[in-house]
Amino acid sequence: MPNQDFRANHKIWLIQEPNSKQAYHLLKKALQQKRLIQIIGRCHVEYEGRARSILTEGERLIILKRDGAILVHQENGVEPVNWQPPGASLKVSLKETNLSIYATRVVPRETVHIDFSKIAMISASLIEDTGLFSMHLTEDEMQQVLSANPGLIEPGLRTISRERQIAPGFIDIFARDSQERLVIIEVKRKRADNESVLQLHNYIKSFKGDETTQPRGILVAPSLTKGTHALLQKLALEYKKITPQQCAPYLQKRQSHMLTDFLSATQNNETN
Amino acid sequence: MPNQDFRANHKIWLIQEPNSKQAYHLLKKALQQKRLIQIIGRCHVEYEGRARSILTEGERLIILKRDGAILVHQENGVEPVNWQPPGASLKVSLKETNLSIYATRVVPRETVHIDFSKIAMISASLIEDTGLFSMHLTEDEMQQVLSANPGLIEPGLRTISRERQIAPGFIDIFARDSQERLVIIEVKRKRADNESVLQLHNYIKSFKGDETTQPRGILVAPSLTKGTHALLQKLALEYKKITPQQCAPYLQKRQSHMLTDFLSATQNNETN
DNA sequence: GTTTCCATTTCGTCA
DNA sequence: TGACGAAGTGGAAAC
Repeated sequence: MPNQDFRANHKIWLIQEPNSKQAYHLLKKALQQKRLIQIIGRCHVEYEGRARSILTEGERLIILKRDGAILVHQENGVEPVNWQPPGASLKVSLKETNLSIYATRVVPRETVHIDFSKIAMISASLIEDTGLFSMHLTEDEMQQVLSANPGLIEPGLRTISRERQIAPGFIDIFARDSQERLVIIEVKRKRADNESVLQLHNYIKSFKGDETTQPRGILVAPSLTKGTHALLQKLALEYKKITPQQCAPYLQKRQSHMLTDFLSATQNNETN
Repeated sequence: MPNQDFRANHKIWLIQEPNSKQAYHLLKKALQQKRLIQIIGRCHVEYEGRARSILTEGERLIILKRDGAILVHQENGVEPVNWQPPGASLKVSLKETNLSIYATRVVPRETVHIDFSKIAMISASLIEDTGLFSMHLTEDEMQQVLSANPGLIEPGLRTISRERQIAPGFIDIFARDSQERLVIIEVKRKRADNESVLQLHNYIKSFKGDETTQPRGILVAPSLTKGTHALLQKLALEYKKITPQQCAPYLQKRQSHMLTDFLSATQNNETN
């Protein structure tokens, strides 16, 4: 039976239609080796912790990762229906011929219990992943660019500091304009809403100590939601339209050539 | 070769170590049948859309769901490293002996491109899931309970309305106290922070029309973050500690018996 | 550990 | 379709 051959060095262990005992033993060994485990089977899932949920019986894909993360995926949607974050401790058991998995984490205390009535497939793989992941056009990158090139927001602007902690949170960019007036800048990488405006407003308000030198507030974002322009006006705040794509060319050339090529090859799609 | 037998009615199609052509053909047929597809293989992944990312070569688990959702999972973590939400349109192709998948969605325009150099396993399953999912102790449920039982917040309180739209947002619960004074209640199911307080404060302020009957503001939450109590005091707002678990017994008995049993069986764990 | 905030947030709901 | 807000949000960085 080749599909039950799970010698230690085999890359993939796999059993179709295993009975509970076979599945149990494969699972136990696979967890010891911290393999990536996939199970397709009928199961009932209960969660209790910050909230509670019940998923009645049906077939799903269950994934167990080497760091203890668990995912229960249904046939639709990008989000798991139930899960447990990395660090969960697993308890696998055979309950009256049923394979059962308890995944518990301590803070906050919560448990996912998966009870299988039938398993269609169980597999456990040793995967080798030394690849690198890099993400671009993030809000952090926008802030880097804009604090290094404040003239993009307004001529004559000079950066004082970035990510400055203030009363209720962090100011993205703290600057001074050509008239020596203080400027508080809130940067958003996507369409800004009323909440962003109120956040900026709160920062300005927390500077009310010396009323005479009330700082300006500038919201930097690629666009605004419906009523946001009105709210800005009402609160005497300003808006400067800047897209992440506009910032891309100013990114420090710390990336590899391949990455730089990729970015420049695609930065023409700015017509939004 | 039993593991290449993918007749239409077979529950699971599976090939280990397929060549690109075999994988391509299985994938094509599986997508037609909207099967749940799992691939373990070495791949390079690029994403471009709202942001951009590159994941250099390594082995991952790729999942294709029947609604077009795509997930690229690494061996750790609960979140996929790359993904595409439901509705993405797939283009599968053989590029110079490499299997390649483009997943594109239109709004916003974004694409995930997965390029495989080696596939360890590909499987496609017909899963049957008619189970029901129910979630409890949500914020919405807390609001239901508290607006139906305002006495839990304060004796003599009477609910006027729930989810009332006001200047910038919605008031969770609008009530009148035993002194006929208006009360605005903000409900949080988890630890409340300064932002929650400011939100409540803004609601109160937007009632400043008739200064004489300034409403009270009560923040309902299981706990408060560090400086939140001080901010409440400064803004003359009140706090009532209520946990989701305390609300559970008052939930309307719309649930099935099984669910009710589950809730009552576990509602003793309130000692937090 | 707690706090804070971003996220390709996703997902639901409602206008 | 856009806007708004909750989520068992997860994840990272700072303290």
